[in-house]
Amino acid sequence: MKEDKPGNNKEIIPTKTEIDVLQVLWQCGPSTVRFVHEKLNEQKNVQYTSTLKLMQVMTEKGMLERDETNMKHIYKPLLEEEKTKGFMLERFVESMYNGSVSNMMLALIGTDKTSKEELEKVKALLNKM
Amino acid sequence: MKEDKPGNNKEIIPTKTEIDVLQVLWQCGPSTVRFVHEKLNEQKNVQYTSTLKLMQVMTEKGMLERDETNMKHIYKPLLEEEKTKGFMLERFVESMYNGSVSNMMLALIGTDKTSKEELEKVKALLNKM
DNA sequence: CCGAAGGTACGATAAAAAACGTACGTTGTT
DNA sequence: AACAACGTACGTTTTTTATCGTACCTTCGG
Repeated sequence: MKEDKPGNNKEIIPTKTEIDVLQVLWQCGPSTVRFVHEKLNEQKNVQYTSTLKLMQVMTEKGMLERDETNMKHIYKPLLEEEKTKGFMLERFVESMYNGSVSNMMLALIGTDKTSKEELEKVKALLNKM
Repeated sequence: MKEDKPGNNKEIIPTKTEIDVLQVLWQCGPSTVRFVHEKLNEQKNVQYTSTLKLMQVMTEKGMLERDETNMKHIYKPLLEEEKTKGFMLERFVESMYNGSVSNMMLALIGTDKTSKEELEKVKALLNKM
């Protein structure tokens, strides 16, 4: 039987808080629970053990892997950032905008939450394709 | 004290399945459970009573309102499509792309899941602003 | 050596989400 | 009248998520 290979993220759908953890690991590289926890607590406010447990569960789920050689375990993501985000995005567009990226953009343009600068950037991106 | 006014969707965050229900109602207008259920079952596969219960709970949460004058209750969404989707999108971009729409577009361009046509459409949209 | 600081393990809990089954009411057709 | 088809009510169960608290190691300064 096949083992789960790293990056072989078949149907793993991270929850909101799991994404938050992954974001830290993707951005900062393999880290300790303490580190991730402090990063997260810049925004929210939870106990250390909550973050610890969360990351342990994520490890069980195969989202993370940990190096236990030292006392301070080092966690690293097994899910690839690109793939995972791409997958989540796809799901999101599918569920919310009937799978149409242009529909989504339309919504984005309609709302005043999106800055002109951002839209300009996107335009520039697209024009140089 | 103030009542919840329709469209006053302060902090209501629909779950995935709830969004699915809302989509049907937004697209097809006020409907019966039966109708929504059948629409949904084109994709997934759940019992009628599950859909019923889901919609009843959504009603309790204030997402839906129902007209009980007839035996076949008619449900209609209390959340506005634009607002709700805008809100969800914002959250998504925030959590996944650090709040940057252009970052998201970059991802969208990178993946081959997005068709050329779609990207062209978006480009067109942006150029005529 | 001792205690404090800082780690991990893990059971527990609470709340939310997802999905049913059973009971029972209504209606239209024989 | 009776039955089938179709509806709703609602308690219940199963999973997942989200959070903790407590117990128990490890390391280092004094």
